[in-house]
Amino acid sequence: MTAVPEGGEPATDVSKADLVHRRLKEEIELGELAPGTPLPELWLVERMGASRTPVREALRRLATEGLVDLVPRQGARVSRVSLQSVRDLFDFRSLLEPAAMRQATEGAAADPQLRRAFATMRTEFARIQRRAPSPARARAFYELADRFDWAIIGATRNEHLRRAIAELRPHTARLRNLSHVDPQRVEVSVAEHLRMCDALLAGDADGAADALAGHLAQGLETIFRNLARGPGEGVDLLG
Amino acid sequence: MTAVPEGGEPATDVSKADLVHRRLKEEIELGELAPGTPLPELWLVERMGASRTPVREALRRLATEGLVDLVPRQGARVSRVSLQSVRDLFDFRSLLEPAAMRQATEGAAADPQLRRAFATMRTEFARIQRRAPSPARARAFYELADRFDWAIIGATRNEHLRRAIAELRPHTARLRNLSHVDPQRVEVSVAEHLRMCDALLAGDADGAADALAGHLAQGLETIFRNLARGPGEGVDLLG
DNA sequence: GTGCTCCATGCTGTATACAGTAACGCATAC
DNA sequence: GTATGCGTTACTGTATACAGCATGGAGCAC
Repeated sequence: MTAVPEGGEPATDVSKADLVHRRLKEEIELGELAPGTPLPELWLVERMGASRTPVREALRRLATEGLVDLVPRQGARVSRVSLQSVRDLFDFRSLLEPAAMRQATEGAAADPQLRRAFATMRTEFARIQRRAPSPARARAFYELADRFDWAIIGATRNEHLRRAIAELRPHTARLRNLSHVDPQRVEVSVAEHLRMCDALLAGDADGAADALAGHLAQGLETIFRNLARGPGEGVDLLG
Repeated sequence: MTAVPEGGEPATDVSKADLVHRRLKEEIELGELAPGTPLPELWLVERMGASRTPVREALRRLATEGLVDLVPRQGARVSRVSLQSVRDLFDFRSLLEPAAMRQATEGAAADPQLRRAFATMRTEFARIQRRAPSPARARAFYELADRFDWAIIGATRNEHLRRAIAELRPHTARLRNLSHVDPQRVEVSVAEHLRMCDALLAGDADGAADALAGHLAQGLETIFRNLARGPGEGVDLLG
C-alpha cells in the first residue's frame, strides 16, 4: 500500500476545530481509522488535545463531507465503504470532472501563467515515464498526479463545481489507500496523464475531457479488481 | 413576490440544532433575512430560544451549504448574491439535474409505484394549465413544481448526485423569492413541466433531460431579466 | 482641523458542567 | 436454559462561563 496524504489544500488551521478536522480527515483518508470505527467525542478529546466543542464541530463537518456517519444520540463512526458507494463516487466524478477539465483548458488558453504551470507538470510526467519502475517512482507519480488534480480544481471557474469536486477528493484518496496499489497501474496512469496534459495544452477541451473520462473509467476498473482480490480491511463488500 | 417555502424535506427536528438550522434556512430562502445581514450568535440565541451551542452548529451547517458566510473572529452573515453566483448556480444545475432526470426516468420505468406518482403529477400540471391566471394558480403551480423537483431528487439513484442537487435547492428558492415573479413565466413553465413529465413517463431519458435543460435555460433568463428590472433588496449586482 | 493612539465594548473561540437517553449486562422469574 | 425486566454506565445534547481578539469611538497631540 502506497499511502499518499493529500497535500492539495493549503492547511490553514486558524482554529482548533480546523486542526481537529484536518487531522481526522487525514487519518480517515490514510485508512488509519478504518471504515466503521467508532469515534467517541471523549476519545478524540484526549487524542487531539482539544475540548469537546472543536471536536464536535470537526465531526459535524466530516459528516457533511460524508467521511463520518452521525447517528443521533449514539455518536459518530467512520463511514463505511461499499461497492455501490465506489461506483456512485466514480459515476459522479465522471459527471463533474470532465466539465472541470473543460473549464481548466479554457482557463489555461486564456492565462499564460496557468498554461506554464501545466506545461511544467507535463514535463514532470514525461520525466517520470522515463524512470525505471520503483516504489519511489510510484510515490513521485502519485504526488505529481495529486498536484495536477488540484491544479485542475483550482482552474475551475464555477465555484459550485470546484467545491463539489474538492469534497470528493478525500473519498478518492481513501479508496486509493484502502485498496492495494497495482504497480502496473502506474504505467497506464502516467500515459493517461500525458494525454490529458497534451490535450489541455493544445486547448482541446473535448479531448482533455475525454482523456479524463477514460482515466476515471480505468481507475474504477482497477479499484474494483483490487477490492475483489484483497478484501481490504473494513471494506463492506456486501453493498 | 410569491414567497414559496420549500416543503420537500421531511423536517424531522430531532435536536435543537436541527430546528435552528431549518428555521434559519427558511428565513434565508424566503428573503426575510436579506443577503449580507449580520447574524450575531447572541441575537439568534434570543430569537430562536436556544443556547449558543446549537446556534453555532446551525450556522456552521449553513456555511457549508453556502447560505451563510463565516468570517473568522468576526462572525456570520447571510451570503450575498451576485450575477456571477447566479450564473454559476444555473450552470452547475444544468450539469447535475439532467443526469438526475435520466436516473429518475429509468427508475420510473422500473418501479410502477414511482411511475404512478409522476403520472399523478402530470395530471395535476394539466389541470393547472387549464385554470385561469391568478395568484392562487401561481402558488399552486410552484407548490406542485416543488414536489415534482423533490420527486426527481428522491428518484435519483446516485447518492452523491442526490445530495449535491438537494444542497442547491435553497439557493434556487432564494433566487425565486428575491426576484419578482413574472406571471408570464408560469404559463411557459407549466408547459415545460408537462414536456418533462411526458418524456419521463414515456421512458425517454434523453428527452426528459433535454426538456429539463431547456427549462433551466429559460429559468436563468427569466431571473436575469427580473434582477435587471428590479434591483432586488440586498442583491449585489456588481458580480 | 486632522491624524493617531489607546481604551472600552462586543463578539467569537474554547472549555467545562449538567441533563437526558440509549445501549448493555446482570439478575431473577419461568 | 431461556427470556424478560431493571439498573448501571457511557455517551451525546445542551447550557454557560471564560479568554482573547477585532472593531469603533473618544481623547490627545500636532
